[in-house]
Amino acid sequence: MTAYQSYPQFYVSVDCIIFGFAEGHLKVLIHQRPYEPGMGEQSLIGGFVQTNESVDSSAKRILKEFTGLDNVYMQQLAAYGEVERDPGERVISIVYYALINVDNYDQTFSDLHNAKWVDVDHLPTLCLDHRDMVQKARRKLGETIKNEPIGSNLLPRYFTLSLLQALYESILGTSIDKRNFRRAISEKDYIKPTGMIDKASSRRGATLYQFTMND
Amino acid sequence: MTAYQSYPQFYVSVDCIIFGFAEGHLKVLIHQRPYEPGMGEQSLIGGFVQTNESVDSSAKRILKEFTGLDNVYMQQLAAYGEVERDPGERVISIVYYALINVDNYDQTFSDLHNAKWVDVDHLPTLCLDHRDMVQKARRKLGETIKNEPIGSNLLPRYFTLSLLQALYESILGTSIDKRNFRRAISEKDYIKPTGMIDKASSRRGATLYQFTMND
DNA sequence: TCAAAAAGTGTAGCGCGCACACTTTATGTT
DNA sequence: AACATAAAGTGTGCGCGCTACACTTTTTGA
Repeated sequence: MTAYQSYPQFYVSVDCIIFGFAEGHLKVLIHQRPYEPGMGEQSLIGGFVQTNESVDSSAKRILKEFTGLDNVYMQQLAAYGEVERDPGERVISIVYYALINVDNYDQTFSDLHNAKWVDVDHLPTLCLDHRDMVQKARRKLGETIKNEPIGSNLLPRYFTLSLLQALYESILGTSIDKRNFRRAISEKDYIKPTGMIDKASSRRGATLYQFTMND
Repeated sequence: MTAYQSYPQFYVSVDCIIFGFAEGHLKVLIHQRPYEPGMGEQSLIGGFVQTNESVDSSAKRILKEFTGLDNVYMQQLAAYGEVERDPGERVISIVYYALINVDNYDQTFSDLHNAKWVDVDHLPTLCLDHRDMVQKARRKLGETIKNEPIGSNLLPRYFTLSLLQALYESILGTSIDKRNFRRAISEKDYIKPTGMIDKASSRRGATLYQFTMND
């Protein structure tokens, strides 16, 4: 027997900021909160930690329930532990963010969970402290993408440099000079041109690139 | 009534990596774990979250219990949530690190809690996943000190540049060129020379500096 | 007076981030 | 057929920060 029994216990939830990139903008998947209090309000994807799973696995499980996706890039962001953060009961939330390729996202899940993609720059009112969480996650994502090849998680397998630049601009919230951007990318050893040309997105056609970390 | 009651609850602990700087090295305060399982093993300073306090306040309370100190620089590091991380019962731990000036640390607390300072570069075996926590905290501390004037929390009010450099070297785990270091510091607007000379630490005597963020 | 120990001080090269504008190529319209 | 449009693609130069590098000054204790 342990000496822990004199201590209180808490509901522990996981909230996921699921980022996607669509229509040239960074988006977040939200849905309508399915329980009281605040039922029907806009909410991040979340759920409660179960006894038989680690907090990390809990995050993965919840992500899978809401997107059908496995093997997703996920990072822990922070724990939120204010006493009154949830007006119902005391809930401590551990927050993760995930990057998914929206092309892999099966839209039937949207209907199932009343989920939708919203632009990070035009967030609707979110319940509890969820807005805070999104902004913190977006900041961290911005720091990370400068050094690590995480763009591969948000983009299709083949992409033009214009699309890649739009992704960076949307994450960082700044505009980037095209020449500087292209030079910087050409110096990365994990992004390489394929021989292919994309004719759909422009008249002239643009070279398609791909991430090549695991080649 | 909320719909949460069907979900499990968990013990939530706080572990604190309390950093101090003494004898030219970055140190961590540890003590002997006061409860089973693993009673008597070396452990970070920790405790359990109470119902009436936020997780942040819990960390502050625990820090105060073990050091007597208030108003300390503290940052949340991460949540640790593996199912079997604690061999006793399921405990989810939220980890903070704190920076204190060891001169302000009342040594009577050491005796009270069997606490002692250990060198971060020569950690003894720690219980559970505490070693991991320390290393993660040290990495984050290193990133932070490059840009922010957090050294003020670890140093006495007045200090020589040699001491400051030793602090940076110990946190970063590298040696730094003296001239480069001094130039970099002189460009910071939050560290300024006082007119005073310290005669204790060297024959020649060295200018004493201070942090001046709030002047 | 001499050895030791720490304080203090300047320069030059390199890579990185950033500013900046025109040409090329294909298509759709008139 | 030619012309307008739209996006792709392409180099140079500057300033800043990071790094490498060695000797002089000052004081004290032996």
